[in-house]
Amino acid sequence: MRDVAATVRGRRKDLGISQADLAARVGVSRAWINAVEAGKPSVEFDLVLRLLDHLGLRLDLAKPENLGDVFKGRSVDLDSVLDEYRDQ
Amino acid sequence: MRDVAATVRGRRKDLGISQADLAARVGVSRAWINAVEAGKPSVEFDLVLRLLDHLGLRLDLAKPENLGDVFKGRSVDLDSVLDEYRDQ
DNA sequence: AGTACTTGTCGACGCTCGACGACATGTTAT
DNA sequence: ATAACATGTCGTCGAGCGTCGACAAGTACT
Repeated sequence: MRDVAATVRGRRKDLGISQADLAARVGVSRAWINAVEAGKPSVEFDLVLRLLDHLGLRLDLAKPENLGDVFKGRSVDLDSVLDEYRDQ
Repeated sequence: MRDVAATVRGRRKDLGISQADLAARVGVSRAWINAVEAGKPSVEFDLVLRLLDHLGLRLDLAKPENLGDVFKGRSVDLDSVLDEYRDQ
C-alpha cells in the first residue's frame, strides 16, 4: 500500500502535474489524491484503479503457481499454510 | 476488476473452502466476499489486499518504463497522451 | 512588498460501504 | 424425505469514505 502511495506521488511529479490537475482528470477530489499519496489504506478500489489508469500505471494480479501446486489436494497442510497469512 | 473477481473465486475453489470460511479468515462478512466475487467495483482497497494475502495472491504495481521515458521532459505531448486515459 | 500556485489539513455533510440477520434456492448426503 | 451446507439476495443500521469549502504554510516569480 505504501508502494502505491509512493509510486503515485513519484509518477505524478514525473508528469509535472499538480494534485488538483490529477484530481480533475481522474474525477476525484484533491483531498482524496492527497490522502492516497499519504498512504491512506481505506480507499475505494475502483477509484484507485482509475487513478492508476490515468497515471499510466497498471497493477497485475500475480498468482504464484508454486503455492498452487503445493495446495493441490493437500487438505491437511492447507490450514497451516493459510494461517501464515492471518491478521497481523 | 473482473480479473480480481474471477481470480478470487477460482482461487478459493482451488483451496476448497467456502465463502463463509474465507470471510472468517479475512475478517470480513460473507456478503462482502460474495460481492467481490460478483465483481463489485466499489470495495475498499485494504480489504481487497487482505483478501488477496489470505488467498496467497499478490498484485504488483507495473510501471511501463517506455511511457516514463516518453513522458520525460515532453510537456507538450503530455496532455494528449494523458487524454487517452480519460473517463470512458 | 505582493501575487499566484501547491500542498497539508480541518469541519461540516451526504452517501454508500460493510456487518448482521434472515430467507430462498440449490446441492449433497444420509 | 430431510438434514446439512453453500450461495445469492434482501432489509436495516452504524460507521466511514469522499466532496466541498476554507484556511495556513511553503515556494517561486515580478
